[in-house]
Amino acid sequence: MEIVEDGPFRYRIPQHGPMRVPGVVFASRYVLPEAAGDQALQQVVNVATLPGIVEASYAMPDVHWGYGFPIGGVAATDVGASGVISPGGVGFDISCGVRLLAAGCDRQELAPRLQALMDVLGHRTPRGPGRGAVWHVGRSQLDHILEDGARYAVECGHGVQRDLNRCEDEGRLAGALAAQVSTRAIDRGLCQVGSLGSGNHFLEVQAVEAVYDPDAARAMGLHEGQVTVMIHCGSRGLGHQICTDHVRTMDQAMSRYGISVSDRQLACVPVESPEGRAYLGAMAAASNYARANRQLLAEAAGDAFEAVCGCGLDLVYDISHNTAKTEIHRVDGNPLRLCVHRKGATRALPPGHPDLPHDLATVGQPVLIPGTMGTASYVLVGVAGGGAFHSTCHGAGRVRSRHAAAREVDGRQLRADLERHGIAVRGTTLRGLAEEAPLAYKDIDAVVQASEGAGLCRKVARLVPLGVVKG
DNA sequence: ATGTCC
Repeated sequence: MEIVEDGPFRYRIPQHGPMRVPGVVFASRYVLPEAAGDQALQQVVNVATLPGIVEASYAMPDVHWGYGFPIGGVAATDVGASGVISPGGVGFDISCGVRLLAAGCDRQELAPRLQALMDVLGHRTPRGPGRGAVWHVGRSQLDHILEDGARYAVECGHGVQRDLNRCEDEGRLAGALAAQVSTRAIDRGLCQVGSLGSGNHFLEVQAVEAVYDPDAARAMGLHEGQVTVMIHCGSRGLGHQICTDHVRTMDQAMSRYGISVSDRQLACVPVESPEGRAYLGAMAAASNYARANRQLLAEAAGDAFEAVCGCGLDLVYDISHNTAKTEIHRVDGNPLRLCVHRKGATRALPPGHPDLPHDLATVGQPVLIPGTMGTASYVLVGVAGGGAFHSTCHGAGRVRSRHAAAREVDGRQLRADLERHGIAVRGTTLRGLAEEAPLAYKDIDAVVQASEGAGLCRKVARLVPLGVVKG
C-alpha cells in the first residue's frame, strides 16, 4: 500500500480503486509502523469506499485493528447525499468514554490514606464481566435512563446540576428511541447500571504530575499535585447487544439500497432510511445508558472520598470516544450536514464553539486520554483549525492481542511491579491484569505528541496513577 | 468491548 508523508505527523494513502476519498493517517514515524503492522491501514482504505464519505478516511495516532472500521478512525458521510451510518464505525461499546473528577486534596494529603481509599473504592465499584451494579433499576426507570442519560440520574438525586454542565451534551444525547432497543438488550442492561465492565475499563486514582497550560488547567479545576479520579467505561452488555442487533439488520437491508461493501463488518445503510434512523435512535439510547453509568460510578467514588478523605470530587468533564453524531461542517467551503463516526476517537471542540460549557468557552473542550495501566494519562484541549472534523486520539492503542499479552506477561509479576512503583492495585483476575500490560499498548506519550504535532489538540496536563481498580 | 457462540 502506498503511503505518502504529507507533512509533519501527517501521512496520506492516495485514492485508488473503489476509494471515494484518500486516507489520512495522523502519526509520527515512531507510531506509524505500529499502526501499519496489522490490518488497521487496510481498514482505513476500506472505510474510504463507503457511500457518501467526504474529505478523507481519517486515522488518529492510536489507530489499530477493529471490527470493520479501525479503532482510532474518523469518517464523516454527507447525510444529504445518501451518506451512510455504520455500527462498525461506532464500535460495540457504544459511547464508551472517560470521566475525570478533581479531588479536594493533594497527593501528599492522600498518601497516608491511599490504601484505605483503594479498599473502599475496590469494594464499592462493581466490575468484571456479567452482573453487579451500583443502581438497581426496573424497566420503567431504565426507559428514563435510555431517554435522559445522566440527566435522569441527577434528577433522581445521583449528582448535582453542575455535573451536567460538565458533560458532553449535558449528559443527555437527544433522539433516543427506546422502542429500537431489543428486549434482550434491555434485559442485559437492567442489572449493570453503575458498573465498570472488564477489558481496558478501569477506575484510577491519579495525581496531576505536570501542567502544560496553566490557564486551561485552572479553568478545568486542575493544579499540580492534585488528586484526580479517572473512570473509563461504556454501555456494557446493552450497547453490545444493540450493535449486534443492528449490524444484523443492516447486513440484510444493505442490498435494497444498492450498497455492497468489501467487508461484511462494514454493514451500513443511508442515515436517512428506516434502518438508519432505528440504529441512531438505539445508539442514542445506549449513549445515554453509558453516561448514566459513569454518573453513578462517579457518585460512588465521591462517597468513598468523603468517607475516607473528608473531601469530595468535582467533575472536570465527561466525554465519549465511540459515537456517531450529526454535525455541520464546511466541506470545500460549503456547510454540510454530516454523520461523523468517531470510533476510538475523541471530539475536540475549539475555543468559542457554541456547544462548550460557558466557563470553558474561551478554553476549548477538555479531551480525556486514558493511558495504559501503570503509565500516564493526559488532559488535552481542542484547538482552532483542528482537523478530522475536530477529532483527536482516545488512548494509547493496542499493539498486541489479549492472547499474546497474556502469553508474554505474568500477571502476578505485573501486579508486584505496579505495587513496587507505589501503585495500589484492586484488580480482577491475574489474566485480566496481564492482558492490559503496558507492552500490549503504544507509548501514550508518543501518541499524544503526535496528536498535538498534527494540530489536532494541545496538552493541558499529565496525570500519573496512584491506584487502579481494574475492570 | 462482550453472559469472549444462539
